[in-house]
Amino acid sequence: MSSQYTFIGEYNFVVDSKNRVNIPSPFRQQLKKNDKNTFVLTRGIDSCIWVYPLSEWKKIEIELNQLSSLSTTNRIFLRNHLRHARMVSCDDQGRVILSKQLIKYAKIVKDLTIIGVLNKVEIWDKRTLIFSDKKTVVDDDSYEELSKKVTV
Amino acid sequence: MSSQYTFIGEYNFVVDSKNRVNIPSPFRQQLKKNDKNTFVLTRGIDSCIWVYPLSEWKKIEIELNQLSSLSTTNRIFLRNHLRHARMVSCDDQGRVILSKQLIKYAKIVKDLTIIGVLNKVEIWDKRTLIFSDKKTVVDDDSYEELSKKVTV
DNA sequence: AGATAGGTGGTGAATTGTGGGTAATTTTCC
DNA sequence: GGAAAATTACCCACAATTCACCACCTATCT
Repeated sequence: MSSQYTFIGEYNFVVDSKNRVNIPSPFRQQLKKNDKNTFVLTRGIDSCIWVYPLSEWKKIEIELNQLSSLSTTNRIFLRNHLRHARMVSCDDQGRVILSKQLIKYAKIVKDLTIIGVLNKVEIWDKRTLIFSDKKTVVDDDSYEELSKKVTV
Repeated sequence: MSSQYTFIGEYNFVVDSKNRVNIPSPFRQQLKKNDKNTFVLTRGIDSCIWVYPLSEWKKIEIELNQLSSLSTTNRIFLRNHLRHARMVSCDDQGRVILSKQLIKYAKIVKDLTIIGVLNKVEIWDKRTLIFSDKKTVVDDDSYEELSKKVTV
């Protein structure tokens, strides 16, 4: 699915004593008016926090709404994905507040690395990301698989 | 079916001696005027209480009305979900009262975890949810299947 | 140097979660 | 039917947290 956002690049920030994190200014400048400086934060699949502009989150929500709660798998899936999500707004300085749960999940201490990944933004604990980098040497087969889908 | 509500996130609360439970403020703030601070509480399919804003419940009612009472499964399903349903309103502090049957069903003691699941809210006994978490390791195939349908 | 923009720290006011009291209402029981 | 008991509705209160700003520092550009 195509996104109206192009979040790219990497930025270093700190989280303050009130769990506030600055959203990189180049990302904020892209925000459409109807997103009203609002983001949805969720657990990433890796040890990071995913940040969606409201309109991008709405796209996901449409898909999630298709899942009937009569299916046990669906209920568990929805619960586990949504319970860690949170809707937040920027303050005048462009910061959002991270919930304690998300901070714990992403093992966030103080120094962060924030990465743009096209339609969403990833917030990493700096050290966790460095450590994660070493592990993520993707095997050749996976790349081969990807190459069938993506034309780089 | 799409919902006009986006209940997401997890909150910890307590139920007091009068069986009152606070609806998380972010959820209450979303309430439309025509829902008049009114919710419908029912037994969840798991050991929890489902909380629907009035207008969302009306949509469920429409669907339930489609079910033929000629089917035994349908009759039992309808009975079990409707007999414990109850319409309640918030007090000035944003709390609703839980019926004894629902408290018993959800094994509620004091500490609660409240989870937003898009169009409805789940009220769990904190310990019951933790216990449930351990059991609900959905097999990988089901998740794999889901991931093909949902782009998170 | 001055101006501007971006990042970080702090503060007072407002909100929120929780507890309690009392009067009205409903239910129970004889 | 009517009294007693339980439940509910509608208040007030208060501590803790959160929110909306303000202030300052730093780097960059003119």
